[in-house]
Amino acid sequence: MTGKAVKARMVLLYGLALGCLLSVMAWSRYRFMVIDHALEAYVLLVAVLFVGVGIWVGLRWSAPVVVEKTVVRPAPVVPLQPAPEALEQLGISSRELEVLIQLAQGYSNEEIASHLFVSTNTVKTHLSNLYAKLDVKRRTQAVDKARSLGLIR
Amino acid sequence: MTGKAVKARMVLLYGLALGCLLSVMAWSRYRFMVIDHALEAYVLLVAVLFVGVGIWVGLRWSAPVVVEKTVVRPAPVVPLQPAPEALEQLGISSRELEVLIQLAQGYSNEEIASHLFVSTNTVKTHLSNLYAKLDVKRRTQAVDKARSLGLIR
DNA sequence: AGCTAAATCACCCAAACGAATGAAAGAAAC
DNA sequence: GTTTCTTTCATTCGTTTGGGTGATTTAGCT
Repeated sequence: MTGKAVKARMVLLYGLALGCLLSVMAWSRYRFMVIDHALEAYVLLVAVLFVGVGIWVGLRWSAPVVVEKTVVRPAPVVPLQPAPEALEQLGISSRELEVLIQLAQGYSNEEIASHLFVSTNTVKTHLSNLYAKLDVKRRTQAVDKARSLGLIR
Repeated sequence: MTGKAVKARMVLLYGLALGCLLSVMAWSRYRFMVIDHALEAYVLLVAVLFVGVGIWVGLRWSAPVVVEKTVVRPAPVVPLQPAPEALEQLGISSRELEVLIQLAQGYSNEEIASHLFVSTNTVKTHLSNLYAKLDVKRRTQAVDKARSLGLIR
């Protein structure tokens, strides 16, 4: 890590220096290139525009991920209690819901198993089915999605 | 402490990016302007590059949350309220809160790491500290507790 | 100038978790 | 009475997570 950190900083400093250098070069070039202003301005405009596009894309791409897709967002603005057993029509069984509730409370598979008097294998099976029905891959995702769907809490 | 360190590195990274960018621009200017005006290609190149820069910037600025003073925009699309800074007197740092928020959205350590531009090791460290401060053992527990404490959402 | 806290990253190891199967018994549906 | 669904459990295998420990850097405080 020692060498690595140093190397990383060297690279960054080099990048900065290079940036400054090239800036100066680019600037000084203007002294000789009087004609190219149109091109420069054009490129600048495009650059600025696409920075905007990039930022937009970046923002869009970073945060959400959660509630879209199959789902449904019953109440767009006012989140009453729009998600009762109606939304269980994802085909979630009662037993699966029990597991889901325990899940949301932060219990481990083993704890859930003992609470429901089954084996951990069974819990894992229920969870797998739940993940498929909720279209998620991890327990934390499942909790988040179930909550946003109003399945729990 | 948070913002400064991050900001300093941001400057360096920006320097690097700028250096690369200007290099490519200079290089492309050479080829296209000497040979012939392949203006479209040039503009396309610039556009693509700046989209990349924009995405990078967008990603970078979508994450940061500052807790010490006032809160600053945790998530652009899905607004989780960083909430009662009063309860931050569990000693939860701003960076830890960022991780916590990502956690609650069901992201894996690796995803969180990439969103916050750190290594998974760092994420794990933050999580460990978080668990200790929240007095929990698992991520699902952490989410549940943080929610009940009003730290998130 | 020294101290402290925050943030970063690394390495190791063990436990928990998840995917992909297969299987079996009982209830409900047809 | 065969089909379908639910619930149950198992095994294997690979991935993820978490604990423990230590290190470095930077910023802020005294």
